[in-house]
Amino acid sequence: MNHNSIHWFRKGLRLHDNPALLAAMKDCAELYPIFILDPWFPKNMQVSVNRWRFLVEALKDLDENLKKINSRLFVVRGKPAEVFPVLFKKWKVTRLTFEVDTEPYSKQRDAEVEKMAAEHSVQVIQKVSNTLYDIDRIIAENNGKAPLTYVRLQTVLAPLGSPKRPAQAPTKNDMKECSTPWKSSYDGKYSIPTLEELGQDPEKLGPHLYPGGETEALSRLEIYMKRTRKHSHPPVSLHGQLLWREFFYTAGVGVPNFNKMEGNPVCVQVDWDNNKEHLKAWSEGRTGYPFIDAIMTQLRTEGWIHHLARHAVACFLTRGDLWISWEEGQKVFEELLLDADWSLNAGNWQWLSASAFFHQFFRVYSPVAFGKKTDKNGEYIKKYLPFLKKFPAEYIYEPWKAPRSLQERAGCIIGKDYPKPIVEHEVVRKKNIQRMKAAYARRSGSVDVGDKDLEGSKKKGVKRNAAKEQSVADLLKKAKFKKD
DNA sequence: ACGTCCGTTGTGACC
DNA sequence: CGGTCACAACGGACG
Repeated sequence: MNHNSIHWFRKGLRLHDNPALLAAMKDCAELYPIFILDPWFPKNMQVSVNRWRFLVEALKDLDENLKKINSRLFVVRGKPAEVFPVLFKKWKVTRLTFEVDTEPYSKQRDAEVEKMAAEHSVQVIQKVSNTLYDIDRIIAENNGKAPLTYVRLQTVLAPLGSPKRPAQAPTKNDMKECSTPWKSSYDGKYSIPTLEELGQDPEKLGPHLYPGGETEALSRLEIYMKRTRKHSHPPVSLHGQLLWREFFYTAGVGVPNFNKMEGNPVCVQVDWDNNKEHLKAWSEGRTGYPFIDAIMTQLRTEGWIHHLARHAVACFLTRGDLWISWEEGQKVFEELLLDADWSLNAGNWQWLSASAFFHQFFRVYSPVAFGKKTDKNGEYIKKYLPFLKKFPAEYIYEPWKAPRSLQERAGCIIGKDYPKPIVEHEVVRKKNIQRMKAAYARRSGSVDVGDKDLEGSKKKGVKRNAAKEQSVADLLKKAKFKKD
């Protein structure tokens, strides 16, 4: 029984730990590894040129690794629903394999393709490899709901045991009975795209610090594992980080409207402001707070920032200072982060804005004090905002406090060469805590704690009334049954 | 029902 | 400098 198989690469752009690829190669006469440039993505989100480069590099690496085992990658242009019927016929396909993808658009897309495959008598094999566990299984084990705390997730995972070990990468030997036919006419049609073809301007690229692709990723992992002598424990260890990833993936599947505030049953409904100037200043690194602006500059130019730096700017945009919706921050991160991920982005923005999972909204990151803890002299700020490099440590986090004569000597006048703070942190922080308190009170069903009640009413309202409990549970259940 | 404990990483004063 | 505590007080899990 010899199959003509398409393996459809989407997220897992790799040969190792790819059970769906191995399934495609079993009893296979012709193997067609494809990646689809789906116009849905650039139509529905901003994607920076740095991110495009990262993808193109990953595709190149994938193609090279496939060539080493006598295969190669076909990059197909078009909508999946339109390209598959053509490919099924053209290549006489009998089997289609791909990795399970749990994002809302992906699920809808894959369901459509699966139906189409059935119409063409093409067998479909899906394998879990983007997450450690089968996300639907985790939800089932937790009575149909996504665990809402990390401890709860650990409890649910305990009886499931360790995740499956990663599958070995296929070798030339696995391709012995199998070929990947390539015609000269395919050269332009299915080749790796250039940035120009993708409508991107290579002039706008940042420094090349994080090459994309499986080869680079594995070598970085190896270096990391060698370097790390002392291993910490979850939740802060690497292992813990993978469980957090699993946590947010589970929430992304189990919580309806997970990337939005409205219609999202775990998200506190907050009366965020709509201040376009402030949003723009934040996203372009012009808030007047050097620590925040340095982070946003690194993000925009290099495409990666430290986990805690993400915390600092996320808190600043939302509940800490600017009182702008986390959905706006989510869009900016989606555009700029090389490691942007739908579930993690939505989950962490809700966390940092104290909209879900994390609720101690009175703990606010200071745009001045937080960075100082680990970088007293502001070396990080000086690297990304070099025009501030002549400010002494005393003023580097708060340059507007420096005497005029010092600003002149440093060659940077605050308010002219670099902005004054767009908000006064100590003032807005207090006001925002009260606004959060009011938002939480409204959620708990209190009737008369409104925006104007910013003095901190002692009234607790009707705590966690039955109506609210019902509606959350109902929404979560509905999400579950819709699938069945 | 209700109380209690805990929660990946806050800040600033104080000793 | 490092540890401790008040600040003001949240939701989720569990007994």
